[in-house]
Amino acid sequence: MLASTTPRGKLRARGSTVVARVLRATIEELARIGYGALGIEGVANRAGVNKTTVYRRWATKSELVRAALRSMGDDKVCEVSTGSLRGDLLAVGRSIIAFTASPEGRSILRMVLAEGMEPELAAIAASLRREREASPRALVGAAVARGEIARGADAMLVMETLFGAIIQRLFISHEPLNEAFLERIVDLLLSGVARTTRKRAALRLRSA
Amino acid sequence: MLASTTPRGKLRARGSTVVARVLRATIEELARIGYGALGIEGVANRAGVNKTTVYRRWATKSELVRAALRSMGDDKVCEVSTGSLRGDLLAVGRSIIAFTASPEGRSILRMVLAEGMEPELAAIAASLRREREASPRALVGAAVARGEIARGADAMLVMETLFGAIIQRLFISHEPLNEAFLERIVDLLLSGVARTTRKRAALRLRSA
DNA sequence: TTCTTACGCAACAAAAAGTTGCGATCGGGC
DNA sequence: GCCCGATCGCAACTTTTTGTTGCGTAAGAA
Repeated sequence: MLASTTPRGKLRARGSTVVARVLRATIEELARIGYGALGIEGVANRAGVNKTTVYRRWATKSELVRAALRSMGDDKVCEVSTGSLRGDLLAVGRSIIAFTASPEGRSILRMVLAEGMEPELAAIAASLRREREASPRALVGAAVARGEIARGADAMLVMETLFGAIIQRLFISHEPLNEAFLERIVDLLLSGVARTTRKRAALRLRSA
Repeated sequence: MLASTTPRGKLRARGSTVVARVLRATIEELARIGYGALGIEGVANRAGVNKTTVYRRWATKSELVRAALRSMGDDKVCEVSTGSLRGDLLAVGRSIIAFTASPEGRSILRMVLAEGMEPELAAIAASLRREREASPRALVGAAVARGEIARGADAMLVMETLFGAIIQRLFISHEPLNEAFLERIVDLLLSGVARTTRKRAALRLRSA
C-alpha cells in the first residue's frame, strides 16, 4: 500500500503518501516552533521530502498550515461518564493532559494562544476550540441532575478552571503533570481550600 | 519621521532614548508575532531606528529579547495584605488581571505560553517568574498562621490555579475578565463546588 | 566652540526563501 | 512485459531576508 515502506532500497513516496507525511510534519513543526518560525524547508526535511514537492503542492505557508489543521479535525473527544462528578472531572483532566501531550494538541494550543497573527488561522483555531467545548457542558449537566452540585453553581467555571490549572502547570511552571497532581486539582475544585471540619471529613471519606 | 529628513523637527534619538524605544518595540513585536518570527529589522522599524543601531547594541535576537523582558521586570510587584485570605486572593487576582491588561503583560504571557520550550527563553521566563513568586508564598503563609487554611493544604496550588484560571479566561475562552469573574474564581477556590449545607452558609456569610 | 560618542545610511556579504528545467521513477493501463 | 502520464528529486537559479562594515555626520557634554 505504502510505496515508502517497500522492503528493498528506498522507493520514492508519491501522491497521498507524500501529502500525509507533509501534513504530519507540518503539525509537528507547528508544535515545535510555532507558526511564525515555521519554514517550508524544515517541514520538507522532517517529512523526508524535497522542498520543491512541498512548494508545488501548497503555494504559501498559510495554505499549508490550513491544510494541516484541517487534516486533523477528526479527533474524537472522549465522552465518558463515570457516574460521579469527581470521576468525570478526573477523566476530563486526563483527556486534556493527553491532548496537550500530543503534537496535534500542542499545535492547536499554539494556534489558539497565538491568535491575532493570521485572520484565517484564527478562525480555524476558534472553530477547533468550540468543538471541544461541547462535552464538558453535558458533563456538568449530569452532575447537577445527580444533585452533586447546586443548580446555581457556575459549572462551566469549574471546567475552565480545571483546564486553566493544567495549562498553567504545563506551559508556565513546567512542572510534572501526573495523576497525583490532577487529583489535587480536582479535590481543590470540589472542596476548596478554606478550613472546615465537614470538608476534611469529606476528603478523608473520598480518599478511602 | 526620520531625523535626517526633518532637520527642524524631531532630533535624532540617542543613548538611553534609543534603548528605551527599541526595547519597547521589541515587547510590542513579541506581542504581535512571537519570538520565533521576531526580526531585528522589524523591531528597528517599529522603534523608528536604523537596524544597524540595534545590531550594534545587541548581538543576537535572544540577547535583545532578554534585555527587553528584563526591562519590564522593574515593574513593582504589589505586596498588599488585606487581613483575610479571600481579600488577599482577590488582591493578587486583581494585580494579575492588571498585568495582563497591559500590552507588555500580554506579550510576555503569550510568549511563555506559546514558546516556553525554547531553551533560551525558558531561563528568562523562569527567573522572572521566581521574582513574582515571593509575595504569594508570604500570603499563604499568613493565611495558615491565621488558621484560615490547614497547614498541610497545598497553598501554592491555589495560587497557581488562580493564575491558570485567569490565563484560561484571557487566552482560551476570551471571555470578559472582570471583578465579578474574579470573585467567582476565588470563592470556588475557597469553598469548592461540591454541594454542602455548611458551605452554602459560609458563602452567604462571606457575601454579607 | 571642539571633541567624543553613537546614529543613519548605503553598500556589501551571507543565508534563507522561493522558482524553474530536466531527468528519473512510480503506478496504472495495455 | 512495456508504455505513458504524473509526480518526485535534484541542481541551478533568482529573490528576499538577514547580518556586517565603513564613513559621514548629528548630538550632547566639556
